[in-house]
Amino acid sequence: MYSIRELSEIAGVSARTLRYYDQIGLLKPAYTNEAGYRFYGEQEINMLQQILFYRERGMDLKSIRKILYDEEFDLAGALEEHLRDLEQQKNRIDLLIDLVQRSIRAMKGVGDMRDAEKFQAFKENAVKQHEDMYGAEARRKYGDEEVDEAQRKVLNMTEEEYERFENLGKEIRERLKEAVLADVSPDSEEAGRIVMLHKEWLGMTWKKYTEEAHKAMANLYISDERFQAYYDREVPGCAVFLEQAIRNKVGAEK
Amino acid sequence: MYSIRELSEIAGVSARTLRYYDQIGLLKPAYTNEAGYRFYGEQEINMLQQILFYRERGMDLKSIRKILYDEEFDLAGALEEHLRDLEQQKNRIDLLIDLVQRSIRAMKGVGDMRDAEKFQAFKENAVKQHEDMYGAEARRKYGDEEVDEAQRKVLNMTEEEYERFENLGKEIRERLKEAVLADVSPDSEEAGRIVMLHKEWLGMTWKKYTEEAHKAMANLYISDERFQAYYDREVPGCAVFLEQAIRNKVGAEK
DNA sequence: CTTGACTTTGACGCTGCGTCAACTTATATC
DNA sequence: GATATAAGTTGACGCAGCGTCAAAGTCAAG
Repeated sequence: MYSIRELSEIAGVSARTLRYYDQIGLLKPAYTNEAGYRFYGEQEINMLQQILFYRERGMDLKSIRKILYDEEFDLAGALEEHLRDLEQQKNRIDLLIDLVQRSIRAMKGVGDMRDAEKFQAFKENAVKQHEDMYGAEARRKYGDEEVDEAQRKVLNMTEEEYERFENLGKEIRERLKEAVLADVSPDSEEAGRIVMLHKEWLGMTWKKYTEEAHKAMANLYISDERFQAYYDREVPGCAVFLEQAIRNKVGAEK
Repeated sequence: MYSIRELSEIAGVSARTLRYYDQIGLLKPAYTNEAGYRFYGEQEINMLQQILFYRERGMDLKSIRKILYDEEFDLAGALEEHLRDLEQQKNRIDLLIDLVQRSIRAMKGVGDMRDAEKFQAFKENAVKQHEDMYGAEARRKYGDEEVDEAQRKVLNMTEEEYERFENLGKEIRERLKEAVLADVSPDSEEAGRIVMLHKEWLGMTWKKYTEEAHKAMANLYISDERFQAYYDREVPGCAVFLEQAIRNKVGAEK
């Protein structure tokens, strides 16, 4: 029989820990004195070793109790679930590391760090908004990898690059509107130039440009109401015009 | 001016969170009503965005407060420190994942999982004890990588392998004692056989066997009192005998 | 003046113990 | 048997970052 201090020294845990384990019903002493003193036997040492075995693997005490006391408990299943949990934690940390590294890079060489901070936050906001609006659709169509990569590209842009990206988008919409209002043909030279701008604009976020993807994107503009609404907001017909122009130009280049 | 609910909706956090931030002095409202109602302005929105910016990167609120309120605070330094912290967390998780994966593998195909569990714990104990005793010395001499690899090798042993490993060690010590008691020469055939056993024994944990390392190990036996004590515990002279035998045999093989 | 929507403070809960504090017991010494 | 000391006991608070009641006060609208 071992006193609480003896067991704590054998197992390398504090007496407080043993009392706590008693309290939550994880490890009861073999018996208690009439004065309330706790005494542990060999069995309890074994139990404690098992507890520590799982604790070292990062399991919470509630799960450990289930493993050790629920008869016929699915041990293998519990371990695999715990493994998945750990991998999620790891993914989360990897994400944080990525974010912090990017922030450090972005703030280096920039005069005002607070400025860089705000710019970062701004880009993140833009990406998040975009994700909320088109994320599901894009992921279904191009896959998670492509979309994640595109987002990474945006997040890594410098202020100059981002400004160019925004201006490009604006210029496309402007020239589209003018073309549609002037009733220009989607086969015209101006339409071709707009398509080239659009291609450049896409290239700033896509991992790699392909004609297929470009045409698929164009198709989205007329088939998905949210995309269509985006281009037709001020002048109706822009989405259709852009789609035709892309279909002509990108098909003809071949 | 925004009420607490308005700000919480703008920023996507709960009102409770805002009250908590007020309480810990992280974000005070622009002013409070005579009734205690909190009201926030544009400045506070900005502040909150900054807070959330760092919170998303996994920083604790205390650090964030320092960053935002301590004038001339070393922002870059804080970010890099945080990065190191995250990397440590990642290392810890990687270690846990490794442990759990090994446990899952070890328990698969074994009849009694509790048995496998105990065996794992047993090996871990052995490795830990060894680390406590010789770890620092070994790491200085062979480097962390080698030692870690050796430990991994032991931890991955099956029960049969581990038994063989233990028996080999015991046999070496037994035959050493007999040889020394019988006053056999370190040049003798029996000494040679012991050296071969010792080589096999080392091979079970070392990443790769080299004669240099073998001789260095032998040298440890006579130069380090803890190693010497290990072999001389029952019959004095065993450590010296083994060292000489290894020096002869390993040198002569060339 | 009443209703209903908001807001306030206060307090417990969660995780796994560390760390007092105030007391009671066991053990060794004289 | 008295006493000093070591070891044990049961609370209870603290930590981080809020979620989640509860009880009570406040505001704008009708």
